[in-house]
Amino acid sequence: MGRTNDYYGANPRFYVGIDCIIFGFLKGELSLLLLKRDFEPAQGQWSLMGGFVQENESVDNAAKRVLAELTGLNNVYMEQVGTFGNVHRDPGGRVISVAYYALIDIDEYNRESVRQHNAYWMNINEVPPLIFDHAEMVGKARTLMRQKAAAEPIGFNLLPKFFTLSQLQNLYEVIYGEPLDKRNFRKRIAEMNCIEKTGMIDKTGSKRGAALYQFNEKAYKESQKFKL
Amino acid sequence: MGRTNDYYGANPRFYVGIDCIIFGFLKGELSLLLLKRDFEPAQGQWSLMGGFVQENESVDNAAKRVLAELTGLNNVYMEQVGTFGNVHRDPGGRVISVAYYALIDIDEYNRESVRQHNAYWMNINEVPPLIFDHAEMVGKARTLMRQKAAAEPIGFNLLPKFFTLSQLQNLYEVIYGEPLDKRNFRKRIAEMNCIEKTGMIDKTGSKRGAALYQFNEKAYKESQKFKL
DNA sequence: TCAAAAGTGTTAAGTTTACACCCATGA
DNA sequence: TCATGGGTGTAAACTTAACACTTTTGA
Repeated sequence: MGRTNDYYGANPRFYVGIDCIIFGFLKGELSLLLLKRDFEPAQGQWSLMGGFVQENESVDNAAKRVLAELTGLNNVYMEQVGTFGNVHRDPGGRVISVAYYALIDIDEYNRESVRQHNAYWMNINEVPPLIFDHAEMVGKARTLMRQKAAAEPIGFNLLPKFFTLSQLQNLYEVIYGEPLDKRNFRKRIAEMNCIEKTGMIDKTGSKRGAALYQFNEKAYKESQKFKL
Repeated sequence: MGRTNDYYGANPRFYVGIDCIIFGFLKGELSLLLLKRDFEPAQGQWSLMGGFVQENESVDNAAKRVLAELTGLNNVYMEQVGTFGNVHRDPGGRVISVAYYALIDIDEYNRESVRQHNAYWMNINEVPPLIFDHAEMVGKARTLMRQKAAAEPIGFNLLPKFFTLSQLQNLYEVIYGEPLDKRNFRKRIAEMNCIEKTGMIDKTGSKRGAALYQFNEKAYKESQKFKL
């Protein structure tokens, strides 16, 4: 089923871009997947992964497509950051761009695809200068992600399926940008009823071994029902 | 200075709409300014005030223009709510729409302009069915506004320049949707150093009369400096 | 004189933070 | 045997919530 009417012909139309702020948790640091552009415009400079909305897709689906194009991943946690629409934000033409952030499991993405796009993981505290208004997008994405992580358990999207509590704490420390108290952290985790011990032990991180946990989405949703 | 290049010619272009969720504080209730549409598409139905982004303006400025077109107001507090881009969200044609909410002082808007647009204030708890995805926009706007109001003093934008503490409390009660304790509320206000007594007395709301206060933006910004 | 809104502090409950030691194991 | 990360509870500090009466004045 195509377009049925067009009441709006007197108005101008615009390219609508997508820009992805792709978060990963790499070597104990929060990182972004950034492109060293080997194409125009702004060849040779750093940017976010981007693309354009197409006729037959929603803006949200365009964002998923653009993310999948770089990472090979589907079913990724994504949130809209906002729309950036200054007239001259992109010297290559008038583009209104919708930014999304994505949280991906660093173990899962397609390394070959990333290599082909000339993309690299950069520590979030050492991000190079970015083209256009991409630094502003990153800043806003980081703020939103932090707020969301404080309110809902979204951090798991950055971890492998099974993780230790130390890994989880380390992750939240880099998200908040400050150290957390181990006992207080574990107390809070225990109070949530969505993080369950698997019985498995991870021996790679310590001699003693640490219990592996997993996020139980169903239990989380159950527990939310009682919050009015 | 116009467009310099166009690297993006292979991509489709879209109408980019603006929709405004206009909050007002009317008769002690949080209200929305809604259009009873006397034009197509969806004539006869209720909708948000809308418009289209034009070539020579940023998306944010388009939102300001659309708001001013209905209310006659400039320099209004506005926040972007998000971008709504489902393929068939608008049966009148493919439109990607950016929603903004605005907080306006109910004493200040242009009544004649509102009348000409066939717009009416509706209690936020008695909003009629709205066209397209406008109800979703309203829901998201209300959530965002509540969150913002909890973090920053934005409520003043809904009040006249001078207001009593009872009016302010009433406002926050309708924003949060729950009653607040008078003494705790006033204690919190006193702790902020941005709400100052003017010396004037309002006698319209009570026999005894209530002190009129005003928001001091400068004092607010000063106090923010010390929050890291 | 009384109805109606304005104004004013204290205490209990709950939440958050600070803090230190033993355990298990591989090297 | 010892260095390394894993695992555990309690008390103080702080924040939030609950609560009731006096004041002023126009009708």
